[in-house]
Amino acid sequence: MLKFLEQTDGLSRKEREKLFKRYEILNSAVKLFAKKGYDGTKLEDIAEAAEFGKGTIYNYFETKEDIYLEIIDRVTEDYTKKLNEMNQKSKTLYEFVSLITENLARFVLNDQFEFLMLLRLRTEINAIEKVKKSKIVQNYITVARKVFKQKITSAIKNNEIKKINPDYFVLLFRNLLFPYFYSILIQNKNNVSEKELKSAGDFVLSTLFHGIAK
Amino acid sequence: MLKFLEQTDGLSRKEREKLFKRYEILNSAVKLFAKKGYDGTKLEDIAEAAEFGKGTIYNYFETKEDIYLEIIDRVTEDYTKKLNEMNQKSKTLYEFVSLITENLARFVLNDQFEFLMLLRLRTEINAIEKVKKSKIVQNYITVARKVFKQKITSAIKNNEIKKINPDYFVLLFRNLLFPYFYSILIQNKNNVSEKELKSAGDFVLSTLFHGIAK
Amino acid sequence: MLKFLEQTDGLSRKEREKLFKRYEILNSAVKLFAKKGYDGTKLEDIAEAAEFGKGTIYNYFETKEDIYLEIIDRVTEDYTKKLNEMNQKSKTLYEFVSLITENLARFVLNDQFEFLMLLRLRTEINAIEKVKKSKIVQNYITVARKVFKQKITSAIKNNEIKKINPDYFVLLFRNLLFPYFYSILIQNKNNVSEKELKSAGDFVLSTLFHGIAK
Amino acid sequence: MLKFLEQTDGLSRKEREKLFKRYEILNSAVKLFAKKGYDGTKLEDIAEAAEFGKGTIYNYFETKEDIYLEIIDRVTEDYTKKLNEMNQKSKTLYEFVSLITENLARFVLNDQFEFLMLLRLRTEINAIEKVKKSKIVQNYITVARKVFKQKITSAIKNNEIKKINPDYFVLLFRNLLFPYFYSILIQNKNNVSEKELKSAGDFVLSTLFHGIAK
DNA sequence: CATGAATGAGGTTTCATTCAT
DNA sequence: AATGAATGAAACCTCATTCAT
Repeated sequence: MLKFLEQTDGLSRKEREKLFKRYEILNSAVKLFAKKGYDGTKLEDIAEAAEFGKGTIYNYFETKEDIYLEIIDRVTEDYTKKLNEMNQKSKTLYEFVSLITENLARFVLNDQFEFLMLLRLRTEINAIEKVKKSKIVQNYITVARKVFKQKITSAIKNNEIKKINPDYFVLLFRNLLFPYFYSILIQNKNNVSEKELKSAGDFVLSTLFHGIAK
Repeated sequence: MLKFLEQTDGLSRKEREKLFKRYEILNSAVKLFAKKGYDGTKLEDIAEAAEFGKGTIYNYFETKEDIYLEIIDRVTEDYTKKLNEMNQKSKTLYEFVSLITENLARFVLNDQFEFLMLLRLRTEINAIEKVKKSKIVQNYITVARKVFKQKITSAIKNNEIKKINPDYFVLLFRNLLFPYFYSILIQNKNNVSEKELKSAGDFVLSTLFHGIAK
Repeated sequence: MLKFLEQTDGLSRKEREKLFKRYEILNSAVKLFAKKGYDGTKLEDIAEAAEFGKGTIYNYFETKEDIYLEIIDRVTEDYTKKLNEMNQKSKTLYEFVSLITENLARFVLNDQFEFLMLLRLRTEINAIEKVKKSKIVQNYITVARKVFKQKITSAIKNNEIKKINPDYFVLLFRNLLFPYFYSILIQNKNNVSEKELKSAGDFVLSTLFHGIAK
Repeated sequence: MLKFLEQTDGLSRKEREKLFKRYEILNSAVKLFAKKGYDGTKLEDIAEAAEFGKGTIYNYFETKEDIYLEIIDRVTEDYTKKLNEMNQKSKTLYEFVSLITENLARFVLNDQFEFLMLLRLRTEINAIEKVKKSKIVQNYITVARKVFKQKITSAIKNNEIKKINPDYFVLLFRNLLFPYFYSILIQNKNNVSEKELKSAGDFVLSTLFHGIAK
């Protein structure tokens, strides 16, 4: 489920109610967008899933595109925050990527649809104008790159890892973990066990640091 | 560009011309599909790109879906063939994945759009009925999995690599190389140098076999 | 006008309204189909005639073909019912065909377009797949044939008429009355008087039973 | 087959050839129009049936509508001529309608498609502008009415038949014979025997003059 | 605020007609 | 003269969005 980020203190009941319903709609929409993509999802489907009439949706969002945008924004904002936290919490690069891996595993278990949205981001970002221009999305990309670069640079300095091109590593890791977990999700027909994800995560980390060669 | 696979010996000039124009249309379409996806590409765009009228396209293909299908079929068929060849040519797992990496690099340089179609396959396969049912696509998936499993199993037996779960490795590699090269493509605004790709490929292979740890 | 056959008891206002509008559309459509045939009638014409937008029609019917089908179904179902009633009410063949003639005359006066649809049925039935397969249409054809055959057979037995081939008579009558009234309709530019139809009907019946010879 | 009416004396071989090919096209077209109607027949179908290319048809006719028009014109012109002949040859009304019946039977046997066109005339005449305006068609209608009226009027004078409204009789006969033979054609799947048609014709005539009452 | 009927722009597809070869 | 590839107007249908209730 999407996080209910809004500060609701000081709001009237009506206003809290309105926020709550927005949130209901977003959570119905994210499932459909994740499964069927932007074009494949009809506004009517979203309304039905949210148990509202078609017209009602327009009391909460101006366009279909805005719904999509808000989902992407929330997901990336959330993930940006997590990246920063994990950056703080970890000393070595290994600790850092371990945290990310664990976190992503939990993500897959609990927030499957948000996870899928992050994945889709890469292919659909160019199709939807407002998403491409979103400050939040752009910030996510910048932060992700920055944090990783930092961690890697210092890991090299500290002799934790070989001297590698930080940019290469960002790409490597970013493009590895997401699709990897996605495949696991698909292969298990959306029903992955925690244990399996743990094991998969360990494999990725082990390979990443020590390789597969004997 | 899509390969012009057809045997044209024994065909009349007219027939060769017809095949050639089909091929023109496919090559216009693949660029658009790769960039904008299936839904984002209008038939009129394809026609315009191919420098034909809208109606003319229907002299060569029955529906828009069929154009997409044929592209996917050609691309996967081509890649299936390559996978088999590389399987033959290589002894060790390392040789095998080296070949694949090299090949994919060449692919990115010369057949950018086919490469992108292969990437899209994973997300759009479920949206387009005929693609999902395509024998050629199904065969591609089967072969890819089989060939990899085989190579890994024997690499473990020959002490080339640690004892790892073959299924994990298939996922790892598959999800590593494609998105990795994709990111490089995007970051360089579709204008990658051969050298850069070579260097990126080496990094992936090196990491895969020996890890990044010092 | 098409009969408003639906039982509306127990329906909500909304539901009754929906049925009513379906019925409005059908009644606009039947006039156009009757005049211009299936292919000659554009969906936009139907919408305009019903004073709806193009898209609205699709809230009530799935395809243009379905509109046509429903009209044909209602018309034939209605006529099948009438045939059965008249069969019950009449003893002699003469009484039977009198009823039919009278009934058809009333039909021409009040339900001109339904009448025309019945006429068209014969030529357009093969052109429209769903019509050909309609259970209701098939039932109409079966019932019409059966009822007539029965009446004739017993009329022969009772010495009411000469010994004629029942099949011939069915054809004769069926193909006589409809086009005959149609011609009258056309000649009078859709504005026939009751008296004229009565007189025409009498002539047909008189000829049929007693011939024109002196 | 349509009659090859043209006077070809004094024409060059080229010109005769051109006429002959027009005629080939018309004969292919009439079969399709008769079976599938105007809208249901594609120009490409006509071309294929005539064993010409699509474009070639336009060397002989300006539009698809013109092909239809010419067929209707030839068929009605031919039938007008026959009506006049039979009018001449016959003395009594009975003789006249016997001739017509016989003639129509021969028509059904030999020129099935022309016969069907005459039938279609009634429903399609309003759909095709040029047909409605055709002098030849208008003449056919006028002549048919006139000849019948004449014959009936004198038959009444000569005490051959009861005193009936000539207009009614024209309708009666016209709408009797055509659809009747059509039904026979359909029921026998386009394969009627001469004997069967003779018998059907006798039945119609007998009914017309003496009725079915005992 | 909630609704879903109404709308029409925009997409795919068909087919009569044109035209270069 | 014969061809069929090319064309685009016009048809059907979908769906995001509006709006009266």
